[in-house]
Amino acid sequence: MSAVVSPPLVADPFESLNEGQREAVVHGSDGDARALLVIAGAGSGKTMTLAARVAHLIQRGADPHRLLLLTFSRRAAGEMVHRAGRIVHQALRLPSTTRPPSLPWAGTFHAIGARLLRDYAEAIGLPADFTVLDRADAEDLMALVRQSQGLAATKLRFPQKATCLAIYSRVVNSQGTVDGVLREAFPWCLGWEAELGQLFAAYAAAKAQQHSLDFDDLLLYWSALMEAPELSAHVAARFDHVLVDEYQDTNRLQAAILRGLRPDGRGLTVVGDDAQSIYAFRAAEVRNILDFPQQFPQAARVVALERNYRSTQPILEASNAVIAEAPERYAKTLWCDRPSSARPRIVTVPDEMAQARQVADRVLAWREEGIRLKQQAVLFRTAHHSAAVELELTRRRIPFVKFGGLKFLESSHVKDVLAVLRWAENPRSRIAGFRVAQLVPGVGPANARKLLDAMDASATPGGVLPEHAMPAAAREDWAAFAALWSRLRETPAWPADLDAVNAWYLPLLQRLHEDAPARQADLAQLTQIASGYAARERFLTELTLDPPAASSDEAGPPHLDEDYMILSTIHSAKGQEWGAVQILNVVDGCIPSEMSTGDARQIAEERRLLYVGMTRAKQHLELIAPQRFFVSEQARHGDRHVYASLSRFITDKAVACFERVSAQRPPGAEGAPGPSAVPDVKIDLASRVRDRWTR
DNA sequence: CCCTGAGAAATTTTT
DNA sequence: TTTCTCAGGG
Repeated sequence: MSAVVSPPLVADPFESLNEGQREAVVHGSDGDARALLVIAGAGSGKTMTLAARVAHLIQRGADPHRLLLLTFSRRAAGEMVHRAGRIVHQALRLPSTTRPPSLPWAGTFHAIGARLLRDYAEAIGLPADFTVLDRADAEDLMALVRQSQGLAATKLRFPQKATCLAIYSRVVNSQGTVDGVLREAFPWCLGWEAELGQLFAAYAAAKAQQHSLDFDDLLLYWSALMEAPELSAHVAARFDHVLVDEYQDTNRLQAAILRGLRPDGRGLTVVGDDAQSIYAFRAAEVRNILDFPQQFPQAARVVALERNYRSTQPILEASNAVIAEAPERYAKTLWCDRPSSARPRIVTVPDEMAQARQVADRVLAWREEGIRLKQQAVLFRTAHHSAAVELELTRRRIPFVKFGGLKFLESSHVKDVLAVLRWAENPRSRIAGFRVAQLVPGVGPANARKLLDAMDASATPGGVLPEHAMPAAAREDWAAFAALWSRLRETPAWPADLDAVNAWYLPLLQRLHEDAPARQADLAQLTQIASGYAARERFLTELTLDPPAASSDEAGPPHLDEDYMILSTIHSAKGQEWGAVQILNVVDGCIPSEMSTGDARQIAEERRLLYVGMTRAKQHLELIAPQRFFVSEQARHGDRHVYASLSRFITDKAVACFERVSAQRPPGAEGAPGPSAVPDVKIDLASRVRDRWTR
């Protein structure tokens, strides 16, 4: 360092580390070559520790371009890069005008996999120009194959395309068999093993024929790459250090990839918390983290971070009481020194409407106390459980942003418009073509298929389309589409292309959907997003692996500087924290979900899910338990509801950690008439209903 | 043969 | 809300 470098204005960024964190950060600098496993409890400064380790490695001379940083979600990747950058900046005492070194190899397993596969495509027999199918595309392709295999016309209903893809995905990711996966996770599809096997074979063939890979393939081919000795060494040699976040959520494929990258464990760091493993449905293997230390010739070093910096003592005690019942785990007990007299609360309300009012009341009360909306969150098990709350918040003009649930890009109208662009970009894409052709009135599956076959057979498919003879009923509309097509093919202009597509699509949208105006607004937003990309081709490729999920990324909501609260599935809330948290529907049948009460492992995962939700809270935590809640997803349709009891995870021991409140008559409802003369009978409905879940 | 529209059914969580 | 099948009319 030369003399012009200004003296450090900030304290040593590593100074604030506690003992365990420091151990994790500096591991290896004394020549210790073992792999490192950091068991990081909720709120123990996990991300910060990983970021500090990255900074420490760089400070000690590691080349940032040779650091591989794998995370589970895109959000985690961004967060990691950002924080590591800040610490590097401090540690290297760079002047504020200098950018921290970039970390080109930081990203999700899938995104990194896609990049590596591009480099090695030819060597492993993949087409170099492969495209990546997002889930919606993969489902569409699955539907096509399902149809062509004659599986649509079975006597008994064959599983839906989404279910088929889910089964397929799980078979791939767990490296298991169709039979085993059905037994374990899709029992209601048992009996279709042979047909599914045949379907999956055809699906794989279709992908190959179209030069496309789905999300699972990115892992599958990457792991295959790591099994070829000549190539795996070459890939491994590109990196000096491999660091993995959220290791408890990795599956067998990902574990295999890591073994290939660091066979002896040298230079490998994984961080995770077995108590927060909540992705078994994606074939995540808790065994990965439980068995990690033993898989190397020299057992890995294990460091546990048990000090929680996030929550108050009473919240932590309640969370510990819930997770204490979990059967197999790394023994650790989180502790903290943030005493508080306020225990978390369990609030009993009559039904979901009351729950919604309760949530809104609570939010406003907390805001009165000075907790900004941005420091508040409402968490729930499944995306549609927040519907009533959303309505109530809207009614009371409380701004919120929802995470999880249906993605912007998955709505059919957005898919339609994108498919037009994709098809124009790549006329050989059958998935896009099959969807788009049928948008034209008078064109159905059969004619669409004929057209695509004709295009496939031609050397210049783009030229075939306008000439193709369509049935008389469709001729006029087809000509209009052909004009758009030629314009997109011959004189591409970005983002004007999108406007042209929208103009063509608008009448169809209005014909197809009652709620056209709302959907039109989405398309306007898509146009907005599109203007941020330089060209059509870039827009389309980057959208797949890095989608601006309108409602879930910061890019979505229009008023960024305004204060708004967060609504999120518990899954999407992982890694986040808020000052005040409310969790909806903490009742049996919801947490645990009625779908997951099959075996002990599923129950255990649901317990961890509740634990993850609870440990998001810093100062305030409320669990809400409606006594009555709807089982049907379309609540408005009817009154099919059950009387529910408090979640089985709130055991007697755990209950003692809470304050119990019931909000029978919410403040907003004064004046509402109570029930007049309730019949004077005594029926033990409660136990009758409870038996439904406890079996 | 092929398209469209009506009506029934649907198993959660995500890269 | 979306997906899937089936019946009726081109």
